[in-house]
Amino acid sequence: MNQQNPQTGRAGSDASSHRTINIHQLKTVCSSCSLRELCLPMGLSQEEVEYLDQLVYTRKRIKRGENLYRAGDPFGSLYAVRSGFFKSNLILEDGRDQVTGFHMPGEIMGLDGIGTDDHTCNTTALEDSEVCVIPFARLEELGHQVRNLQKQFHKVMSREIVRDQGVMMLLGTMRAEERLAAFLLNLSQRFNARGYSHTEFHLRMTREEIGSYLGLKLETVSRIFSKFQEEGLVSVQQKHIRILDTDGLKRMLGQAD
Amino acid sequence: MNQQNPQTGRAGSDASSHRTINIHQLKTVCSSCSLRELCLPMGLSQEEVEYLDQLVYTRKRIKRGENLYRAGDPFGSLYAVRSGFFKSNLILEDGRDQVTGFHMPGEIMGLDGIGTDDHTCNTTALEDSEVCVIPFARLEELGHQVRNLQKQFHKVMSREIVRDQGVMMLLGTMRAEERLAAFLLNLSQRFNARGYSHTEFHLRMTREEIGSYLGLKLETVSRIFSKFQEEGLVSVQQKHIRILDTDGLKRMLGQAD
DNA sequence: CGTTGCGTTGAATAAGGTCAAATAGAGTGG
DNA sequence: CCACTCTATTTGACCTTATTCAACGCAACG
Repeated sequence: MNQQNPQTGRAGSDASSHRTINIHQLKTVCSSCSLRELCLPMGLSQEEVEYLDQLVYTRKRIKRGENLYRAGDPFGSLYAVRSGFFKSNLILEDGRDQVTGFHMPGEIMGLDGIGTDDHTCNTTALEDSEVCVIPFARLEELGHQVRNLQKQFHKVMSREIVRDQGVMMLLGTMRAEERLAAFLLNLSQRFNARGYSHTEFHLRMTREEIGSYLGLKLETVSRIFSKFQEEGLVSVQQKHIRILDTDGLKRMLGQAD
Repeated sequence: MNQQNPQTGRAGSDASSHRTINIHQLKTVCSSCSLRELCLPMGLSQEEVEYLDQLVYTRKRIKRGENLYRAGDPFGSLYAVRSGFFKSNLILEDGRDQVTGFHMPGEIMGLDGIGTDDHTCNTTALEDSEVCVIPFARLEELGHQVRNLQKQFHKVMSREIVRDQGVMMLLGTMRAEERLAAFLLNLSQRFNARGYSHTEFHLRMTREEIGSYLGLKLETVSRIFSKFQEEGLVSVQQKHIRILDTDGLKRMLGQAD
């Protein structure tokens, strides 16, 4: 399909019209990617990462609102967020819908598809985004040659399991305020790890999507944002969030009840 | 106690001074294990499974109430349930506790530990049980030689992710009755896959553990069992469950609200 | 045969959900 | 640039669901 080089068959007419991406691609192989320490290559040696460069050569732009894949699509690749922001959600036969995760740069998407060779959730860009395509068969292949890559991949999957269990904990035991506090702290920490401010950021998702993820209704999310604001914990202006009292938010979590 | 063999002190057994278990072990290598099609070897060829036999040679008995591992324990092995029944749970600093899963024969436990080299949850036997110990370093090693084992292992991890996302869905969008109906149907289906009755079984866990898993209080679980019984969906006597109307339970799930 | 842990049931309460209305922004087309 | 539209958000009033608190029953066990 979308080869790494632009349709070589075409004459000059739209050679460039098609995208300058090639050049861009050269700059963004794993070995020189700024997300290297957050993404699949985490912990690999320079030499090992260079192997990865052969594997991850296709990138794909997804516009805001578009799906990267849908439940039921055949699984072929994993995707690393290169830039932008995604959500994943599940839809039940009866129409119920639950956001199962938000994904930011460096995070791997599509792990759900390995088990059945079909994706089991939908993944949608919440802003114009770009992903690195990791053909899974080739990842397994390469893992075979680069032992540390194999190990690293296992760790990525395991961490995803642990993350999901954390969400189960949140949904199973926490009250609405605690859930939202935990959510904000989690975002804060992840932005921080990517070199962004951990006290001030832009929410890419709607109140409804936050609510869906946290098992709450959008009105409840809105009310709690207002409450946190009254209490001086955060400042909220639509999607712009400023955390004023990180410790205060943390304290919300500590109290079993 | 119910050790299948007396302690190794027995004379003459020096060569196999190591335990009469050996005999037992021979009978229960993966290649001749009745759980073969449910467990890690699923889908592997006879020859491939025989490789696994070199790997999985230790088994371990865990008595009811004992932990297989605890959060924070160093991770070294995965465990396949050979017989019995387990639960996993997470405990937050503030004491909150959530059951994150129940495990029955053929299921793999310990995947949470790969990411950090420490277990992140506790896993406890709910009845006297036995597990097959799968040293993880050797599994990675062997996966390197037996490609299909590698693939199979990846599928196991991926399915665990999908399972967890199903639980997120349950906790995030379902009402109490739906949660319990889904829980019963899930158990039913898993018992069925193992050759047990799918309409009649024994719950190994308490109402509190069910509630913890489903994000409900034990009283709520109890009330809903009573309600289901009144409605003729199930017959409940303490931990003994008989499902009288599977379709009725399924119908509970279909209705978005 | 009392103790202990687990399960059931009832009544009161609180946390979130539902419904409805008002407001605020972002994007669009004139 | 402005009016208009559409969607997201906020807020209030009321309602439903599950929790809390408390009492009691049951079965297993020493």
